[in-house]
Amino acid sequence: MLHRKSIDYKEDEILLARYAKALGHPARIAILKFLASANACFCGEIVEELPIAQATVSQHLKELKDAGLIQGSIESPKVKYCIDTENWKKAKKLFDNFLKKSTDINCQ
Amino acid sequence: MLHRKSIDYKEDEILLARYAKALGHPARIAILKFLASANACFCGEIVEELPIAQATVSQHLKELKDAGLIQGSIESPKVKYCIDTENWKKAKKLFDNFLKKSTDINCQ
DNA sequence: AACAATCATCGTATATTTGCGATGAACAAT
DNA sequence: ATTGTTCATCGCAAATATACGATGATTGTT
Repeated sequence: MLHRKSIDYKEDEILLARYAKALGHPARIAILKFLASANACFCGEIVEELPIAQATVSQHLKELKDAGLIQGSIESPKVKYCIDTENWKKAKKLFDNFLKKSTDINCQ
Repeated sequence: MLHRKSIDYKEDEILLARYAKALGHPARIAILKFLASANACFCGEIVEELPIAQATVSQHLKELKDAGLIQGSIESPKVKYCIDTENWKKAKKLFDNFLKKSTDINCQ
C-alpha cells in the first residue's frame, strides 16, 4: 500500500501503539491480570481460566510475548509465564506520559 | 468444546481492551497527540499532519469517536475535534490501575 | 442558482486478527 | 519403546481492520 505523503510516525508513537494493540483484546487483558495476580503461572491454568480453547490461548500468549509484555520459561512438560517487568515499566511510562496529556477543554 | 467454561470477561476488561484497541494504531496515537497539544483542531489540519489520505483519517477519527476518546463539533464547513476529557480520564484511570499491577518477579 | 470548501460515507481491495480442531514436538514416567 | 502430559504450530474459515479513490452531504460565498 503506497503512501502519498512522506511524513512518518515517530518511534514512540509506534511503540505505544504496539503495546496498546497487545492490550486491545479482553482475553489478553484477562491473561495479564491473571499473571500479575499470581506472579507467574502455567499455560494450562490460563486455559482453565479463560472461555477460549487452548490453541487460542497459546496464540494470545504469543502475541503478548511478541509485544514484549510477557516472558515464558519451560518447566517440562509445562511452560511458566510471567510479566516482563522491564518492558512493562516501559509501557507504563509511555502510557502515563501519553494519557496525562488531557486537557479540560471540550469543543462542544 | 471438551471442557465447559462458563467464565466470561469482566466489564472493566472489555472497556479497557476497547480503549487499548483504539490506541493500537500509530495514526490514532498521532491524532490524539495532536489534539491534546492543540486543545482542538479541524479535521483538515490532521489530514495535513498525517501521512495518510483524508478518507483514512476520517475513518480513524470515527474509531476514536466510537471508542469515546474524542468528540467532534461542526463549524461549517469544517469539523472541530477535541479530546473527550471525561472518557479520557476514565481511560487514564483504567490504564493506571491496570499497569500498576507490575510485579518484580521474573520467571527466568 | 452555481460554485467551492470541507468532511463523511460508500465501495472495493488487501491484510490482519480471531478462533478452532488437528497435529507435532518435547519430555517424564512407566 | 510406549504412553501420557503439556504446549506450540499448522491449516483453515470467518470476521475485522486498513487504506484509498470516488461520491455525497452540508454550508458559506459568489
